[in-house]
Amino acid sequence: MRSPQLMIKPNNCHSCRMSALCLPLALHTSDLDKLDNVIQRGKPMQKNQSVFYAGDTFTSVYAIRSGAVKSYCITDDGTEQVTGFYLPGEIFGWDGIATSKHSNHAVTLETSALCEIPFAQFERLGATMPMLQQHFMRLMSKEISTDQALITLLSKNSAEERVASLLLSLSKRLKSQQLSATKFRLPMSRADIGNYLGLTVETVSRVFSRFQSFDLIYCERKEIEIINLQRLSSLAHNAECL
Amino acid sequence: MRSPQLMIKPNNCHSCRMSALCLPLALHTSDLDKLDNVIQRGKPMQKNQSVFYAGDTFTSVYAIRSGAVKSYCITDDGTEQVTGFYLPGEIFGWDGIATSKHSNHAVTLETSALCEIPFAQFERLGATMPMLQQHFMRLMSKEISTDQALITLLSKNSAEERVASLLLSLSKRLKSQQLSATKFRLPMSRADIGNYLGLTVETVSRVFSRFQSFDLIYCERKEIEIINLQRLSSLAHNAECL
DNA sequence: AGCATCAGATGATATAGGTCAATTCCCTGT
DNA sequence: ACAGGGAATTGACCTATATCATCTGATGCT
Repeated sequence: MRSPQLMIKPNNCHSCRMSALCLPLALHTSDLDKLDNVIQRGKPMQKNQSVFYAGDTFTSVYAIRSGAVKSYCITDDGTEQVTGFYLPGEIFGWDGIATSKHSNHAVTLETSALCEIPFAQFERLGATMPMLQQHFMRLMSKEISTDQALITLLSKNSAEERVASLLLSLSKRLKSQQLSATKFRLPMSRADIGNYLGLTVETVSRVFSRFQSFDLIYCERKEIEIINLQRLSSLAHNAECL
Repeated sequence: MRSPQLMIKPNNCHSCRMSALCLPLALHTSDLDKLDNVIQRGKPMQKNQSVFYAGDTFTSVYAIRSGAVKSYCITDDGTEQVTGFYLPGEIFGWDGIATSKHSNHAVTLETSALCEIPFAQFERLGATMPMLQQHFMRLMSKEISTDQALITLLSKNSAEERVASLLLSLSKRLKSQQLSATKFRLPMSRADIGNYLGLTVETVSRVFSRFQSFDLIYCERKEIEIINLQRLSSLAHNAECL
């Protein structure tokens, strides 16, 4: 089990710039207060710290305030399978609801601040706040759509299309958080990217090089700049993907 | 939009042998009655009929009483991508909750009887029946797990492993419905299987032949018998997959 | 019944991406 | 500041699966 985390300075859902994303917009102020009491804010974590392990009893879902997280599981033959990358404003940890145990591990990819949303209390809260529960079902439905987009990507698209799609997905998601859509830092390693996209590190690396030689991106280690977003999009015809 | 469907003879959730799967076990009888009023039973459909189209306004999720359904979407380049197969006792159609529009198409693979569960009324019902909403969240979470298992399969496993995993998944799911786990009819075509697993028809066909030559299965057209379930499982080391 | 179409099987060949290996360059810890 | 190890890149080669083509036997339509 994970080590106890320090709490950061008092804060609340009202003042959180993420609230529009992780909470239903239609929530009343009084409801927000109730929710606020339940959510455990803070949890600043260093790079490579586990948020939860596969097999852990499912207790909470987590919203990312800053940083990045990857979820992954260990397959029967002992290899790692990355199942998702999560950026600020996103919620992860749904995987445990069905079985009451997490099926994935989750680790921070960089220094991150998370909000823990204890699910038992949340469910109790949901009983009196249908909006809240509905909102969460929408978020889960979105996760389903994302996963299905990834399935399509994996079963139909070439290495270049997959990498381009991932870059565009990251770009779009950062943009939705008022961050730069064209210049950012990749929080994950090439190995993680390859693992996620069903490619080897070498292939990912080669695709990055090729993209760079075509002036689609400029990339130095983890810093990346998308030079030609349009052409990159056309390359990843599954543009709305991921 | 789809053509109107005939209703089959009166029936209800109480008497449905599927209820354990599509409904929370802990539901009170009085609650079940309320739910019963909302669900539209029947909908017997022929093979190759659309249940809903991508882009349709999301109104309902569907439980399968008999038959089989595939969900798929059309990618940007106009090709079909199968995203799931659904068997009796399973619920599909979650994809539309996030955006209020279905992102997938759904068609019957054979003559099927479905129960339509109108979502708006369901949500209203959920407000007074937290158990119901929680149960549905669990089902959605399960769908997420299945999708993630497929992602792993697609990004890590060979053609043989993929096909073996699908066969075992079908076997397991049929068994959970008290149907034969070793002898059944594949409701979908080789092309659908290949599409779903990210393989070509030819490869699927070759894998079937190879499995047959190894006496793992006996297969004649769509009728399949799993001869050596154990060896098939070891071949698909992602046994708990899909 | 008979033809047309489609699903499936199998063979020959091509290729994208995997595997293995070597090299460079960060980053981390001491 | 330096050493060591891991992350990333690049090249050479190989293999699993795609592609293309042909054939057979179902299935469905008139």
